Amino acid sequence: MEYIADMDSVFEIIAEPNRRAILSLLVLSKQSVGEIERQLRMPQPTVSKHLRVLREAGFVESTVDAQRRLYRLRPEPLQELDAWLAQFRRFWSAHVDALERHLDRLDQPTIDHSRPTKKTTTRRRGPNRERDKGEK
Amino acid sequence: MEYIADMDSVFEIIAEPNRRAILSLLVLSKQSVGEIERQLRMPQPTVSKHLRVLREAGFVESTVDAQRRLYRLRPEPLQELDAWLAQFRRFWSAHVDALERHLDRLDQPTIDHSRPTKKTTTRRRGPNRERDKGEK
DNA sequence: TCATTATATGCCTTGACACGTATATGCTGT
DNA sequence: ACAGCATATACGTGTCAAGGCATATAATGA
Repeated sequence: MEYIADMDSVFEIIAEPNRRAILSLLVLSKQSVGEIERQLRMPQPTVSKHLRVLREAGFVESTVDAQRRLYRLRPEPLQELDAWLAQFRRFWSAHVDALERHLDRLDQPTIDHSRPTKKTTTRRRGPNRERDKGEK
Repeated sequence: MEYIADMDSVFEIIAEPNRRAILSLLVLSKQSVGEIERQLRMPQPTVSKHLRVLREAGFVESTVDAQRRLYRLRPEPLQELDAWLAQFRRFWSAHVDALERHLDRLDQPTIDHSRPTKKTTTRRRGPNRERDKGEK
């Protein structure tokens, strides 16, 4: 019966590293499935499945070239992502300004959030916060 | 022992709709957990958990205000996303140019990819491809 | 027609994550 | 010290997507 995947939002699509790799490859030029397979060193079914997801989400389209299918990028979904990102651009330019204006006026120190239980304090992912107010 | 989540890439973080909602809220101004909880109408543990993920990924930071924690946005991870997106901007401006130049010269028709099995041709997700070469 | 190449799909397993509910921890004012 | 509020964490559960492997389908050339 073949399952219907969810996978709507642009964001979920690009959450997958292999798919991002495919997109980054296709931005250079059209590629056939086999070419993608070889360049990214992933099994062919994996490539095909990801391409299907990308196609159904509008990220790519394909044309037939003899027995192969050539996949090419389509701009719309990425532009959509860009549009979402736009709301933050104002913010981070403002942020840079603020930094420049009063460079060392720290509003409040950043806090360690982990609640010390009896057990070891949970810490993950490498150097945490060590650059937090690192300026000055 | 408390599990260590993966959740590295910026992309996986923003794949979650509630997290995107939180980010979009925080871009306006700092908010406490309770304020987020009320505005987004999600249970408090949910908010706290997402905030933790966002914090550990560097999207937000928090400061203490009496018993509450005020969360504020941090620009870096979103800038990272923006940087990734940059590689495609060249592409889609080029694409727009091409469209403008020969607007109705369709290079190749877009193909239907589903392989007709005995079973019904697989079609998913609503209006498929109906806008594929929709221009002109 | 047949072998070969190219691509798509099916099935199964595994793991990750989001959520609900309950509870722990911590700060504040009395 | 205690009650109450604010936030964080633990645990159990269901869902869903990604990958491996096998196989189906299609086009090509001999």
